[in-house]
Amino acid sequence: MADDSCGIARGLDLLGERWTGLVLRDVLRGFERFSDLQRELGVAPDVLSDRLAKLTRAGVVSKVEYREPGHRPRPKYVATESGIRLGLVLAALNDWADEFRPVPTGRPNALRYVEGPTGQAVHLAPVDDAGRVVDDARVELQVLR
Amino acid sequence: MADDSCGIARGLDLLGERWTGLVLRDVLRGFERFSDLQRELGVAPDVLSDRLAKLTRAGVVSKVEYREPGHRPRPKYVATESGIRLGLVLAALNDWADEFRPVPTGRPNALRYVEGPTGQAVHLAPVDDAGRVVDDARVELQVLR
DNA sequence: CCGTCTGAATAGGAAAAACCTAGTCAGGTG
DNA sequence: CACCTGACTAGGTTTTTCCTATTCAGACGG
Repeated sequence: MADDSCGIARGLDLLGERWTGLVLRDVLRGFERFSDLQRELGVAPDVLSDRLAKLTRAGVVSKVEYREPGHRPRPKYVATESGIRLGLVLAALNDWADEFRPVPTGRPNALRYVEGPTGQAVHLAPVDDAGRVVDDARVELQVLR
Repeated sequence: MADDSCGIARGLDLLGERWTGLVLRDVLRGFERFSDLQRELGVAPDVLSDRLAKLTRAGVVSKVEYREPGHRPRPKYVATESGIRLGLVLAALNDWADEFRPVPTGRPNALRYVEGPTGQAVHLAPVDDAGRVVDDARVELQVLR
């Protein structure tokens, strides 16, 4: 990892690498087996193997041995709490791309998050420390220097 | 780009590549000149050049020619509105890393966002469609299959 | 002018990562 | 016991990165 002291660097150590984010996205979408992920993404098997190992080591997904009747035991990869919450960041990235990098043929989409009890859709939005939602247009970067 | 139809893929086309996210982070932190970015990040100059070009083409930063007195004209790179909003996603990634990938020696940190008028700190947080903030623990992924 | 300095790159070759294809290996089925 | 499926691992090629040196433009000093 480049620089531990910055959380962005620690996050990008995972997402800022080819395939890793897409692998997580598809695990969250329910593609949990090696062959499904490989087919869905079109990634080389050695690379997929490496990425799943990295995500597993980071605690973002976990490797679960299981068996379906009539099949031998094999692993599947499921998102942990940490992975689910990182998926929310991916969803925010998705919202950003829809707004600032739209594509004409754009179709909806990837991950849907909901509030458990009510089933209401949920997105990441800017909120101040008192818990009030802030309009996008008022959010600015604080310049530090 | 791998697959246009998914916003996550469009976002990761930028962030899911070595250095690109870190370059944006540092531009947002106020490192705007080539040599400053190179020194700060320790990245090879040809790679930095490539990443700045990519971010510029994507409209996330823009290349501005300017001159300081006593210097010849040279470019600086400043974040656009799009880049500032993408930085908010980086800040969410930072929050995720602080929670799920902490580091013992961890020090605070990188990007600070505020509400323009009041100067109040702002973060991305889960919000439902009615604009109510949702507790993290209640957010779950909707399984689609 | 002319040599020197700064800063933004570009260039060339070595090293690392990704790609592609084929092969291994475990455990089920016919 | 031959054969099948599925999760990898292995070998060789292509693509990226990395590292270092070089170019190139425009001050600035003498």
